[in-house]
Amino acid sequence: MTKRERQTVIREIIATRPVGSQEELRQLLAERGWDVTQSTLSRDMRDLRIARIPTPTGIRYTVPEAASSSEEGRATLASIFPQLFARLDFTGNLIVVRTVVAGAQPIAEAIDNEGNPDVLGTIAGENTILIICRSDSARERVAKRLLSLAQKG
Amino acid sequence: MTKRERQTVIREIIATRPVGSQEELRQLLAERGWDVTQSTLSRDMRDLRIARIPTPTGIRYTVPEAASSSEEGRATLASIFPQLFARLDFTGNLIVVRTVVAGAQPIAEAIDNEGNPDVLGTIAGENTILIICRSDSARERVAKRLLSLAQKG
DNA sequence: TCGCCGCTTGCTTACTTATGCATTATATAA
DNA sequence: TTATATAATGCATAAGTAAGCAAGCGGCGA
Repeated sequence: MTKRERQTVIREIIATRPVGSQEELRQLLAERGWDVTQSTLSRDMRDLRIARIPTPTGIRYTVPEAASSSEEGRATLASIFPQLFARLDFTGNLIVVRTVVAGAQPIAEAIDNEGNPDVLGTIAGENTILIICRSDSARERVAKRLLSLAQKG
Repeated sequence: MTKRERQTVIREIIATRPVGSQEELRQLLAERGWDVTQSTLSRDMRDLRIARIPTPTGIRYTVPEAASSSEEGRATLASIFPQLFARLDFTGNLIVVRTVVAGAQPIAEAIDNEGNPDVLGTIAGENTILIICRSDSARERVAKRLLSLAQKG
């Protein structure tokens, strides 16, 4: 139950569904077992640079699209993964990574660029990446590494 | 001195320099001859979809890049699937759904939004969706459901 | 073990933004 | 012009967010 884990969950929630206030977010977190106050969420959202956008139909929050907008050349996986990552799951030799909106392409590209022999290839959609690994054990190594990277944001 | 002109000025100011609050913006406008209240600015910023981003060094506003991403409300899977579905096939824990042209993205998004634990994730192309399921039996359930939905059109 | 330090959090309150309602300006039609 | 409708705005206040402060916690060296 660390701060970092909580912030990852926050990013995922906000990337996934409309949230209209920090109080609403607080309740969504509470449903998942995270019990914190609005104060803490205010600070989390500052840390995550989560934008608050007013629209005709109400307030919306959004996770920053690409942390990459300011960088030139290739981003390393380590540098962008924590910012764009939402969650991860796997089955057999496949890993499915969920990312924030528009986050799949850059992450997939960064993974490809690593040339990791455990990874046969990646397929990226809008906010989902399928990683095909060489074997189940390869998948285990890759997933472990990604999860640890995710925590370093 | 129309509302539209004022909003244009607001966009320019915010694009040009850091503004930390609507009150600060009000003063900047006043210097240029626009005398309005914070209420009006709140409404202007809603109209312009100006985002408020908290950072470690204070609040900042930013104007939306391209005002393209304005999707309101989301379609349920049941409501759109019958219209967009073409055919379906599967192997192991994977499902491949073929859709009408441009139908893949919205369906994939609707599937994602359901949060079905049987579904690890989806990857959508132009008219094809790959659905990665948690297991073969999960795949069975998901495919059956989709096929039944398809019949209801 | 004790005391210090840094990090995180809740409490409380200051600050900021959004909005219901009433009023005023602007447009439209006869 | 006058009547009528629509949009824009201000006022007052509700709703929402941020921040100072102190308490709680864990690590670390004396």
